[in-house]
Amino acid sequence: MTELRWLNADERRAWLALLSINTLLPAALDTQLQAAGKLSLFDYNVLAMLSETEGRFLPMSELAARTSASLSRLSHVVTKLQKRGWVEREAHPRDARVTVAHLTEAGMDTIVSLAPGHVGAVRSLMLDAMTDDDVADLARIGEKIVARLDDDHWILRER
Amino acid sequence: MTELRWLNADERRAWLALLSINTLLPAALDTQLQAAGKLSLFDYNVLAMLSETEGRFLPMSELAARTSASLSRLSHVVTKLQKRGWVEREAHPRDARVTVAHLTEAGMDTIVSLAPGHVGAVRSLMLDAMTDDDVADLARIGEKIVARLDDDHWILRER
DNA sequence: AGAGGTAGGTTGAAGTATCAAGCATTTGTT
DNA sequence: AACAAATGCTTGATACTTCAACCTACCTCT
Repeated sequence: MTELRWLNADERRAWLALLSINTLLPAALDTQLQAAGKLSLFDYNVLAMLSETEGRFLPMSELAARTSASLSRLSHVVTKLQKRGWVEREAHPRDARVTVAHLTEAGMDTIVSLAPGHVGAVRSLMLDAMTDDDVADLARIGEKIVARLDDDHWILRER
Repeated sequence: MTELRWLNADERRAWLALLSINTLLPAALDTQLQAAGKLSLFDYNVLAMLSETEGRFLPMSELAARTSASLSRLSHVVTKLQKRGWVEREAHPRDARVTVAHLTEAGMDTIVSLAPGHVGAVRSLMLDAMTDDDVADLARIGEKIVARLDDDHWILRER
């Protein structure tokens, strides 16, 4: 009677599973991070992406790309993180249009202290359910889907 | 320097891909549905779940389970859908605590008219990127993850 | 050198989600 | 029969996301 009739059995299963994961996984990780440090999964990822780069800073637009967020969303969140002392905004030396987000020492300390619990949650909620082959399959298929959604997404550039 | 170092290569790829899909896919589907009928992916799913059941009605808690939502979120959304004339709230005949959400004719017409475009978007954004084997693998792995997140999730009950 | 276009980013308003609290009904216990 | 606990749901406040409008800086072309 609805769209789902127009998908075959596996397609329907794959689609419904992805939809459910999509709702449940971020919610569970949010809960863990909220309890551990009063921040959201998105907040955490912003800090994580900064912590991984040489110098711990990135232009807003690059940071937006690496967190799959709009510039607007990122701007609001950086304002919030700035108020907590975890991130600072700096001018770009060569292009005055660019704002550079810079992880502070306090921000680095925060993510270092949160990382073990967060990784533990990712493992126990998702990875522990899968065999090594499953993980490899999911990586391969997931990247195909990402490529379709955004053909030059940054995670594809690393390969 | 962050958590990601503690995941091996495939684990990191799988996790980052899922995270990106998680942000990009709903956003793309939201955009399509917003343009086609001024509703969100979640709104659409609420209508879709109702349209699939015999009689086109479900108790709020069952509907919440089938959309992976909290009762609170669902209650707010049903209020909104009710204002648009797509859903009605009715009393349960045997248990006065229960509210039954009922899809109206107008709601049914809405979803019937939106379904082709929505399914088309699901196909072009996700399924068309995958082989039949990929789809089967994703269904299998996805259901494993769902089972870990919620071991009696409704999508697992059908099997 | 100036005009028009593009890129990078911010802001405020409006809509949406989440959280905690609360209320009514039903079930279980004694 | 009465009371406590559990179930089903709603509501209001707070926090977050999105959208559209906007601003400034840079780039290109003439």
